[in-house]
Amino acid sequence: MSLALAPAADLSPKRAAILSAGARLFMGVGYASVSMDAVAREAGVSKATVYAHFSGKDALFAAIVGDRCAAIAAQAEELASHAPSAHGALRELGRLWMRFLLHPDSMAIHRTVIAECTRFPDLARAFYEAGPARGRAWLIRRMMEEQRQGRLRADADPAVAADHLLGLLRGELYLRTVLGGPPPENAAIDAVVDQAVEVFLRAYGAPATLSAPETGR
Amino acid sequence: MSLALAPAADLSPKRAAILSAGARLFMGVGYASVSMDAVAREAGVSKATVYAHFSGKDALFAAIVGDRCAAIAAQAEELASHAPSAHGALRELGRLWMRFLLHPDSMAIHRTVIAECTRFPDLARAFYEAGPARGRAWLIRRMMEEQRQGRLRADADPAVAADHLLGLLRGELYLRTVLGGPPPENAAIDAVVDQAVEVFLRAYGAPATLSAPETGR
DNA sequence: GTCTATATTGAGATAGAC
DNA sequence: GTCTATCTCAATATAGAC
Repeated sequence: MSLALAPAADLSPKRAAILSAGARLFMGVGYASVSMDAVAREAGVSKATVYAHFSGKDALFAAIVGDRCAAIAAQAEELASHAPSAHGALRELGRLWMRFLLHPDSMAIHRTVIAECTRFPDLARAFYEAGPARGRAWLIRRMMEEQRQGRLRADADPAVAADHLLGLLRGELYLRTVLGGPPPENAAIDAVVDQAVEVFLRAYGAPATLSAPETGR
Repeated sequence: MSLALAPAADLSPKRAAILSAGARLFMGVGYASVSMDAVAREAGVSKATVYAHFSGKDALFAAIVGDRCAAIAAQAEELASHAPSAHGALRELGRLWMRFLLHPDSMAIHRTVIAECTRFPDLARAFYEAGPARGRAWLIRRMMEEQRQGRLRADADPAVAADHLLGLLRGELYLRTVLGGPPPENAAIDAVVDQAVEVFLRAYGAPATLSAPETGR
């Protein structure tokens, strides 16, 4: 499996080529800077062919982002299925997630959606639902499971705990990267994840190996 | 004091008008969608006047973002000077910071810089230095101070602690907002901040009221 | 569906008078 | 410095042949 977001290769090959070329260009330099000429050239087809498949630039962009959202959703599922169930393996999960999030492909679509979210609000919502919201929902279920097994404080709101874990994971690294910083090395990611998980467990781990929750206050 | 980022009103009034109009437009609909015609119209001057003050669209954009960065830096200083020194008032600090971060004006420049960070990498760096990096540096100093006073775990890296507090504060609310979600109500911000600070203190607060740090492990 | 060639609009930038 | 009027070029989108 590759972390790269593979576009759907079905349907007409020309259509797929257009989608793929458009994705490369849009994610690379943004929506407005890409001309339909460039898309056609990059896809190796004529401009008229592009317009035969997509009614205009907007529609092409929407189709591309939709395509990427589907790919992201698939990735999220895959990531979830790989997640180990052992408690200490929260680190493993965090590493997978952060590698995925900080991958240049993810960052590119992330930036593009943010850039166009005022002009294409529906797209931004679709992206949020397909990506972050899905991962978050999965993590919340996971937190509830951890709680049932007594490995997580019983008095914690699972949704809040999930948000906090994600916030700790993202931290400064995410902000620097989304603002155009260099793609972080895996080692840097791992270090950040380790610190984040350690702190998360300090705050959210069950107070003792016994399952009795803290009653003090 | 207003949370809005006021542009510099000095120098020639026309220049100020151009900067102000450009800021409104660029932050509103993005860099590429704004024409120099529109800037001139919005500013109430002729296009030639715009070109008399700025060598081109790029230079105008850079000047505007630079202006906003200065305003943000000033805001950061102001925010720091208002920060209470008492320990329990971390919440107050978090609220101020999050209100500032999630303010539509901040969000607008945030999105614009992210959108253009591949085309204007220097601008993105300047923004990061003027905004997030400055706040982060201030918070790190603050963490060291807290440590010296025994209110923060002695074994914590102040920089990591600062990043974690910021990550907890941003959480899901920031992500949703930067992706075009509705500007959060103050009450929602406050609730998120309270939870974040509570968790931060659970993980980073000194283990006891005594100043003796944990020696275990 | 696909191509070549073209229509049409609107962008950034400038010349020259005041 | 400021304006009006204009130049130039590239972009989106389409017409019509195959």
